[in-house]
Amino acid sequence: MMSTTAIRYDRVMGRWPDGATERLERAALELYQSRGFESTTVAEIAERAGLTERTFYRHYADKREVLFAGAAQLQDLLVRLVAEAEPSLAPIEAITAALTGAAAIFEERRSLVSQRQKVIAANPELQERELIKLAKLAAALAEALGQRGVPEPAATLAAEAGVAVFRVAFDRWIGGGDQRSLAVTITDSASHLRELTSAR
Amino acid sequence: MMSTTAIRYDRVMGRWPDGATERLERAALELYQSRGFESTTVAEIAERAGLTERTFYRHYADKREVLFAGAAQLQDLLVRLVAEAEPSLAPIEAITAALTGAAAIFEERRSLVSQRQKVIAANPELQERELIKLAKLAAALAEALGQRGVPEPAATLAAEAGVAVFRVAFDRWIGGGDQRSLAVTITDSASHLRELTSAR
DNA sequence: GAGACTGATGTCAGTGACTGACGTAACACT
DNA sequence: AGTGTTACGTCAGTCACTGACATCAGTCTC
Repeated sequence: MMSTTAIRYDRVMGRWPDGATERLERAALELYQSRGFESTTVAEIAERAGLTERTFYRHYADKREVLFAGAAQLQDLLVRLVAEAEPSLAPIEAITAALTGAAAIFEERRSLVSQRQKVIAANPELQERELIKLAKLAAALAEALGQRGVPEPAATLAAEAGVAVFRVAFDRWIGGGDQRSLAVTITDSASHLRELTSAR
Repeated sequence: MMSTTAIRYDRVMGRWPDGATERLERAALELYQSRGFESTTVAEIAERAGLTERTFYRHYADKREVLFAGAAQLQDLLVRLVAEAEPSLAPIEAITAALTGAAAIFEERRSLVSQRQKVIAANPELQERELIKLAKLAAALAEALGQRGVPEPAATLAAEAGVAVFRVAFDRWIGGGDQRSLAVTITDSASHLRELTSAR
C-alpha cells in the first residue's frame, strides 16, 4: 500500500499544470450556467479545463459529482462540531449548534453558492445528487449523536429534523427574501419546528 | 386534441397483449433482484416482458423509474388524506394522521415492498430516485397544509418532519426487528420526535 | 363497407455518459 | 542509472436514452 518512506511533500509536483480539479470545477459551473447541465458534454468541460474527457472521470465519478466536491469537507466539519458540542446540549440543540457553526462557510461564498444552487435547481438529476448527499449527511450526524450516547431512533430523527431545518433555512437565505444571516435563519427555523411539534 | 365523441371504453383493446406495464415492472424487479440493477440491461427487461427496449422507454422515463410507478398514487392519496383530515388537527397531527391512514397500502403488500426495498438499498442510483420522490412528496404535503391555512415555513417544516418520521418508521418496519404494524410504528416515531423537540 | 384515424408497438440510426486497457513522460527514490 | 509512481493521453467498447419513421389491429366517419 504505502511506501515505508515517511517523507511526504506538500507541494504538488509533476509535469502537468497544477489545479486540475479547480479548473474542472470552474469550467463545469460556467458551462452548466450558460448552456445548461444537460446540453454540456463532459468533453466540453474537459476541453475548457485543458484536459481530456477521460481525465475528468479520474477526478469525478460522474458528470454531476463535479458540483459536489465540497460535500465531504462540510460533512466532516459538521460531524466534528456535533462531537465537540457541549455535552449538556440536547440532541436537537447539538445539531443546530453545529449547523449554525458551519453557516459561515456558506456566508463567505454566497455568490458562488448561489450560482451553484441555481444550476442545481434547474436540473432534477442534480437535485437527486444533492438529496443523497444530504441523506448521507443526516446519517453521519445521527452516528455522531450516537457517539454522544443518544439512542435510536432519537439520533436519526434528530439528525433528519436538523437537516430539514437546514434545508428550509438555506432555501430562505438563498432565495433572497430573507436578508438575515444564514445562522440566524437556521435558529429561527429550528424554533419554528419546536413550536410545531410541541404545540398542543 | 380530443375527439368530440364522448364515448370511451373501459376495456383495453388492441392487437397487443394487455398488461405491458405489469410485465415490465415484474420483469425489472426480478432481474434487479437476481443480477443486480447495474448488471441488467433495459433490453433484457424488455425481452423478458416480450417487448423491445424502445417500448420500455415509452412506458418509463428511464431504467430506474420502473420501480417507482406507484409513487404518484401514494402521493395523491396522502395529499387527499391531509386535505380531508379534521380541520381542528394541528399541522403535524394532520400529517401523521395521513401517514398512518396510508400505511395499509404497504402492509397489504409487505412481501413485494420488502423485495423492492432490498433492491433500492443495494443501489445508490435507486436511492437517489427514491429520495427525490420523497422530496416531491414532502413538497406536495406542504402545499396541502398550505390549503389548510398553515403558513410558511411551518407547512414545509411539518411536511419534511413528517416524511422523516415516515422514513424512520418504514425502515424499522421493513428492517424486521419491529414486529408491530407500520401504522403503530409511525405514531411511535412521531411521538419520539415530539419528545426530542419539546424536551427542555 | 371503404377510407381515414388512433394508439401501441417495432426498427434503426445516432449521441453521449462511462469504463477498461494500455501507453507516455516527468518526477522522486534508491 | 535504474526503478517506481503519478497524472495524464489514446482508443475501443458497452449501454442508457432519443428522434424519426414504419406497421397494423381496431375504431370512427360517412
